[in-house]
Amino acid sequence: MSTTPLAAARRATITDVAREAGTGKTSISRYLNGEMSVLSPELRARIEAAIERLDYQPNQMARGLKRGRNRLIGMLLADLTNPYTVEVLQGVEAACHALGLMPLICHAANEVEMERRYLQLLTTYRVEGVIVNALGVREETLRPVGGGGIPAVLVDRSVEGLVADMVGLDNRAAAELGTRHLLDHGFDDIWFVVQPFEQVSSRQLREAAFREVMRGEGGKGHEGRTGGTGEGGTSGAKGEGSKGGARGHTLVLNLGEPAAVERALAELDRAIDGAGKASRIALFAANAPVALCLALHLKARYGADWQARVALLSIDDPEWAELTGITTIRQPTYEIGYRAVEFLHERIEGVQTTARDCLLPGELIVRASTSR
Amino acid sequence: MSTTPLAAARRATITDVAREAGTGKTSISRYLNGEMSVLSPELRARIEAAIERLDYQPNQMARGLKRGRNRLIGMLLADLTNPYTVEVLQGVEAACHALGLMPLICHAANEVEMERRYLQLLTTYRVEGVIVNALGVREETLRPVGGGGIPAVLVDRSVEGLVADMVGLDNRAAAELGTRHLLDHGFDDIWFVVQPFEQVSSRQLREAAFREVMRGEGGKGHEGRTGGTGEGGTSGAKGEGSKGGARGHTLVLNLGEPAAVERALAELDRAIDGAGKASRIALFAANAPVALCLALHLKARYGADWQARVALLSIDDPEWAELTGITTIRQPTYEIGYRAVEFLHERIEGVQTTARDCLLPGELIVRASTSR
DNA sequence: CTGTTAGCGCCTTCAC
DNA sequence: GTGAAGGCGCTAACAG
Repeated sequence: MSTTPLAAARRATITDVAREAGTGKTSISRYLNGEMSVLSPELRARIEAAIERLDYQPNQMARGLKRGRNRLIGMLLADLTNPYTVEVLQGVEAACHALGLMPLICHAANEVEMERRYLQLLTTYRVEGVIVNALGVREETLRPVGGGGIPAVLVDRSVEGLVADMVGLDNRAAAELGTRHLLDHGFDDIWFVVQPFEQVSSRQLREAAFREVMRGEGGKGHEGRTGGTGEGGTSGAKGEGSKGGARGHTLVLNLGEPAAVERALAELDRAIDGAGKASRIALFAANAPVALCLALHLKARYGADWQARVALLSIDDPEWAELTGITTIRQPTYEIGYRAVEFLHERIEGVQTTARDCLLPGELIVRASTSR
Repeated sequence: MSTTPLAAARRATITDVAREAGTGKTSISRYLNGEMSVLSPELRARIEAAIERLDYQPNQMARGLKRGRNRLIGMLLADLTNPYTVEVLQGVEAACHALGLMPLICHAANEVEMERRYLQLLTTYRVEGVIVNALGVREETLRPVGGGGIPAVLVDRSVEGLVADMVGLDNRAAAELGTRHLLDHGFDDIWFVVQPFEQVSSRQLREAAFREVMRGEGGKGHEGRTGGTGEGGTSGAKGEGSKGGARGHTLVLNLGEPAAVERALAELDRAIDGAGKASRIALFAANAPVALCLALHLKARYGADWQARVALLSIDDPEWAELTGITTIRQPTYEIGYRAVEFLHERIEGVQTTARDCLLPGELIVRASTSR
């Protein structure tokens, strides 16, 4: 089957076009850069024809090398497995397309070491900026980036002492919203379930806000940069709190470690089994992966009708939420991604501002699970 | 807040390093390319030090320009919304990482026109190859690519007359597996629900295989390149067939058009409502998006206990399948992505072969929905 | 072993 | 209006 036009036909270069059009490279370059006003209609026509004939397409890499900007931006993702990530990615994609940028996607699969390597790889490709949604974002890791290096914007995370924009959910408000909803609906035994949060600011904020509301301090303090509340972090740590008789617990679910998950879930089971008919238990999942883990476990343990036993509320609104009827707080994921790129773009274009935080509101979607 | 190390410190170049190390650019280049055997330990040490001191990182773009290969490959995706896509993407990511390639991800959001533009954009970045999972893959669209141009591998789709590798599910076998499973479990009224399939080979193959089994011709013919069965495609088209008393229907669900979906679902409802107590109805979703649409509708119409009314089987195994208990045929998505990159890599490295098709088997995961 | 010399494809002064 | 020359950061012959 040798239909193959043998010579992989080296793509035409600007020189080829110049020759074909009977002119110099300069004019071609001008044409490419839209400096039409400086070209005689006649020459312009010839160039147009030549380009057409040769199916010429300027080499972005070469242009980039010369101009010092290649329109590439890096996107570092911790976990493509999380629907949140994918949704954000869509916003990013759209914004890039609109702004003439091209994203280089890197998936670190929850490995901090890989994040580091990717970050440096991106650097190597001379991306003009990076959007980071990773776990291991430390000040030092990002130094080559956020600092004197290329501009960066953080998604759903902020890092102390780093000069970079950040955009994400208003975690404090979202967690308050959810907790209040549960309280208002008469739940008096609420478990906030979250992945290890020592390193991740957004998880810290959510957990802290939950605890505050439960403690009855639900003041609407504005979310500050980095929670810094970071509690020791015993696996399965359980902070107690109460508000008008309602009790609140924090349960850590380390999804990366099956054994730890097992233990945490066992603790939860005990609570559920032991709960008197008088108290209504609700689970508040800090994000979709946690919610899924909980739902699967509960279903396995209590059968298809598990929702009669416990209510489940989750931050994030995965596609199965509607199907299963759990209440959620939907993040404006698409917009988060879009805004992140816009921020980055501004910085790339040289707009100088101090680090900005863009906190977007979540939307409570009440479903059968908590309203019955 | 002017912590910013003012000069965005132009990154060091090979020239800088050469000067710093008191030598020529060539030696640096040699060092970078691992030609250690040709460098005196002494020089080598100096270079190492200089690189360290300047935090030098070679510019991939420049190398690419010179060598004619930049280790970039394009990945064109029709729909990031589909879990399948994301899973494949993970395999792709992993393989790229292993092979030293860097993927440029393009999301066409189900718009054929955008696919075309992205393809050409990728070309502009001089990617060394592309992996395509799109809708509008026509021979002509891909001409600049698959043909004399850069190598391409198709995912989950084959295009007639295009010289390109393809990797995906063994659709024929998968559809047969599913249909047989339903038949074996006593379902005698089976609806195969699929998105418009005139353009998409994989959907064609699945539908055709379903019909054949229903017709009793379930021969295990090997899947050929491109089904070409392409049936007219009336929206809501319904082909009848029967096998030992069991009836089979094909229902087209155009997810992009709410009105069409409405109509199709109404037809389905009629069938379900009208079904006598004697017949057992099963729905066979051609992929996860279709399955989700069906599940949501059924739940809305028949309540939480909808599964008592109809059985649902789906190709694809989305995260909510386990939770909801539907039977599925899981695709080896990760491997599909991984293999796709491997194929592409071989072609990039110049291995000449005729177009290969790599058909991977699906795995039937039986759950309550069809087994009770 | 090591350095010099040309470019890769394009853009950008700077003259004509 | 138009073109020639030089250089972006790096590699690949060629000499030494």
